[in-house]
Amino acid sequence: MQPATMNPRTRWIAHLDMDAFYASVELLRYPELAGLPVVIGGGRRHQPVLQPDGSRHFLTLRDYAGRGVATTATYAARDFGVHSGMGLMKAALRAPDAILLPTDFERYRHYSRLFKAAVAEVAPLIEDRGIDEIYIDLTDVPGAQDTLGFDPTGGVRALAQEIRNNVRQATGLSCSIGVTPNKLLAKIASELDKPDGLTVLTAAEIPGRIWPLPVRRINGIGPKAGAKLAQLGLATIGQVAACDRAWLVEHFGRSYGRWLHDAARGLDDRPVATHQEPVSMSRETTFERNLHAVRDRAALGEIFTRLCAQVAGDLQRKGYLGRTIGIKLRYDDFRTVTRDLTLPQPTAEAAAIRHAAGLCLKRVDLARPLRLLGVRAGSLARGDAVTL
DNA sequence: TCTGGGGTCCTTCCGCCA
DNA sequence: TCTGTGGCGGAAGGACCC
Repeated sequence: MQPATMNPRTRWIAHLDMDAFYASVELLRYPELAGLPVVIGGGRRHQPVLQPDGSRHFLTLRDYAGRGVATTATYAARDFGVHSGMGLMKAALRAPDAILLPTDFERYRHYSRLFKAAVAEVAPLIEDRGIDEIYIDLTDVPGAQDTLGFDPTGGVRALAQEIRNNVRQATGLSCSIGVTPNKLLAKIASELDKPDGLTVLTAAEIPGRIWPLPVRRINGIGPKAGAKLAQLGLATIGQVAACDRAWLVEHFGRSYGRWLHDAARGLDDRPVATHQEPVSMSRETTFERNLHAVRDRAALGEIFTRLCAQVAGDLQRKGYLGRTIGIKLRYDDFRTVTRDLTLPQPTAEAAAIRHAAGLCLKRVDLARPLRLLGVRAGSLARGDAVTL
């Protein structure tokens, strides 16, 4: 605790989001595609083909047939209405001439490590939020609380700018950063000036900058909650903030209602978590064509065994044992069902996982055609912490 | 021509047990 | 012994996120 005479320090949390990350990494490798509509996604086929004259031939969305979705699109492709998550066949209707590149996660993970290391040189308190974004606690980084001229946020702004410079120097890539008193606001702020932007927001600026935004900008309000809020006549974050807490609880339940009320008013005290233990590990695959349990028994059996082996491999590589083994399947009508089973002893053995998953499989309807099969291990424990 | 893959967290229901 | 209550683990599904 600080003496009462000292100014309490302001909590400064940054959210850093790499701009169109996968697409930007691909542009580093294929600079001739700069400015063009490019979509990343689909399987491992559609690799660029090196021509006899040394140039590369890229496939376009027009050439694609399959069940893949767009993982990322360049800003030029987004102008055609192509978004991540969109089916590639649908994307092809909107932008048939857009270049299609396969995903290369090895490469993205490499650049992910590079940018995170570059950030850590300036500020070590980092929370991983996946391959292309992080939260950073800047509160106690030297300089963060400094006033520059008449700007009380000048110090933290300079720090964020230094982080951006470091990231660009280390990777050649741009990012967008939001700096605010908490994670919830930082996440919203990082999108306010994207791409290649920096936004610093104080609590006093919430009504002016946050409240006019649509409710869906809040991380945690998805399609369902957004539609329900719209139905109740609530379109902006400010309108939710003005709602009676009890009324929100009435409509959304105790937990979510309270969270909505706090979130809309910009309240969030979650810490920046520098380490998180995994809860589950899973592998799943969507088949190129629907498979039938009887007609395609052999093919399904092979895929099933492979998924179990992959989960076992993941567990072993990362040093975990799973006690709850589960399966997931998706029918041709996109209905998804799961079954799981908790074992007396945790395991990372492919055969044990395969056996337990097989028992789960016996408990589902296998009459309908299947489009997806998955295997999961949950209730994880560290392998070295468990006596075998 | 529908809609990937890898996750987390929450809710609900159920059986078991104190 | 009967009934209620509450905690807890397990199971299933759903919302949401990157």
